[in-house]
Amino acid sequence: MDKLLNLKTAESEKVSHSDYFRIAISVDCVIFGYDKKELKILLIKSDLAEFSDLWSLLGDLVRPNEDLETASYRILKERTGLDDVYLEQVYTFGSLNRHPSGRVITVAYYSLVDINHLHLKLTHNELHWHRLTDIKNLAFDHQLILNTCLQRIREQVMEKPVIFNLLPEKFSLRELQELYQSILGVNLDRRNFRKKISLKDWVVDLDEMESDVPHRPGKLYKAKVQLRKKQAKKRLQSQL
Amino acid sequence: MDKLLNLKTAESEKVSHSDYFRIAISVDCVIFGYDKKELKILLIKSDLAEFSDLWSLLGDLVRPNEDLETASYRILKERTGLDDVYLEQVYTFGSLNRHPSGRVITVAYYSLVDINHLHLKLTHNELHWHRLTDIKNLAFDHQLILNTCLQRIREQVMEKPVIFNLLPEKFSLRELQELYQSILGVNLDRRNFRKKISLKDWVVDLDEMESDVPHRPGKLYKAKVQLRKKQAKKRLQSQL
DNA sequence: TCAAAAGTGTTGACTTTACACCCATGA
DNA sequence: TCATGGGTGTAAAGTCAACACTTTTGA
Repeated sequence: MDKLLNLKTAESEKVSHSDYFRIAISVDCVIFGYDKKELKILLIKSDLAEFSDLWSLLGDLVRPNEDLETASYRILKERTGLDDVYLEQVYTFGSLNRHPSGRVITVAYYSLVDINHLHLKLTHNELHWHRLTDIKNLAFDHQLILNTCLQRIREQVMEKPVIFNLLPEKFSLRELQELYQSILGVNLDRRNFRKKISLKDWVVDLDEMESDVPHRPGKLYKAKVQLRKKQAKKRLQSQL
Repeated sequence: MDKLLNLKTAESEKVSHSDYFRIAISVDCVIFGYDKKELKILLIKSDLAEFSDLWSLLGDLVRPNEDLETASYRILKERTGLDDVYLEQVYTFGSLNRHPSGRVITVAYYSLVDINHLHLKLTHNELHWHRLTDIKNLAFDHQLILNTCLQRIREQVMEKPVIFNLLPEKFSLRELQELYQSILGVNLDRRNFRKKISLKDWVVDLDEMESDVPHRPGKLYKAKVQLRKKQAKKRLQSQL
């Protein structure tokens, strides 16, 4: 932002650089959910003729008076009705021809939601959960964005207690382990998994039992801390 | 990018959303160097009256016909004369009031350069290397950007062989260890450090010795692989 | 001969992995 | 009574941290 050599005021900058205000900026959200033992992604039918019949991530242009996180939360709220979700910026994609309408740079966020706790009143317009394994050939560069976010989650899921955002409030260790397995794509040893989780001190024993399972019920737990909207903001600011 | 419900062409999109092309986008580069056993950052005197006498990162608006990486390389080339450096995107900052000239969203990159290999013909305009420990009160939100990039480097420096971009082609293990120490801010045990480096298989023994040191000379090494411009691009694309 | 750093292995602590049996429940 | 998963511990392997002495060179 500091290319010119003579000293200028902010006001003169605004005028002299008006040429550059020809790039649009959007956010795209990779919204992860978990249901029927599978990781799911929320996708919408592309509304661009160029990509008709292709699915795409949920996104929108950033409005001049909202910041990037606000835009992401707005999209999540509009689409899922949720406004207290975990959201994290991952990467910004700015290739020249990534969008057929013109120059659009997009900031990718991933989001983790409890798929059964939200009521998509919105199944009428073409918004659906897709199994990760079924997804291919998304619109725009959304496959690349999805892969980048997936990789980020895999890196973070053992480091930070974010995974609980995908589960209902009460869950068994089996459910938690199955979720880890579907994110990481590996099988985990049950005893070692439980040992590791209890060392991390992320969950609280609720002294309740599963019901409606066709086998011996397991104990129910809840997350000790939930990383959500407000906490995520605090984390970033504390780097100052 | 998919908010409207009726099907549109790319062309109609471009027109109907023209309101949104009022946000400018920039890149800011946190350029790290290493000299005299200290980590250094390349800063320039801010050219905005609002921030007169404050230092800022090197950055510029992204041009409509260049992608984000191209813009970052352009800045590096203009300022340092180097065009084969390591560069990595870190985070995008978009707060409403981060820039006094108006709405500017900036994509932060960090870069690692060999401070002694480049000839800053440019010391005339106010461009200088600053010791990390001396930096305070930068222009804009550049302190936050710097801290975010520093944290990213600290996470990556034991994971990927990027650190060699800060050193001359030939270096001793003592120099490498001192560099790690100044990045991580800790002291490392010499024997354990050498063990770890040799396990990582990142360096090649050159069968040469240091000269001009006032003590027993050590062996010289070079990096086995250099992560640079082309490799960095390949890495990202391979995620598809 | 002194100062400064090079070079080099071992031990104990800790972490990670592999692995098997009995138990509680619902069908 | 059977099928399904719940719940639990130990031993071996691997990784990490702490630590000291002899050697080489230049001043």
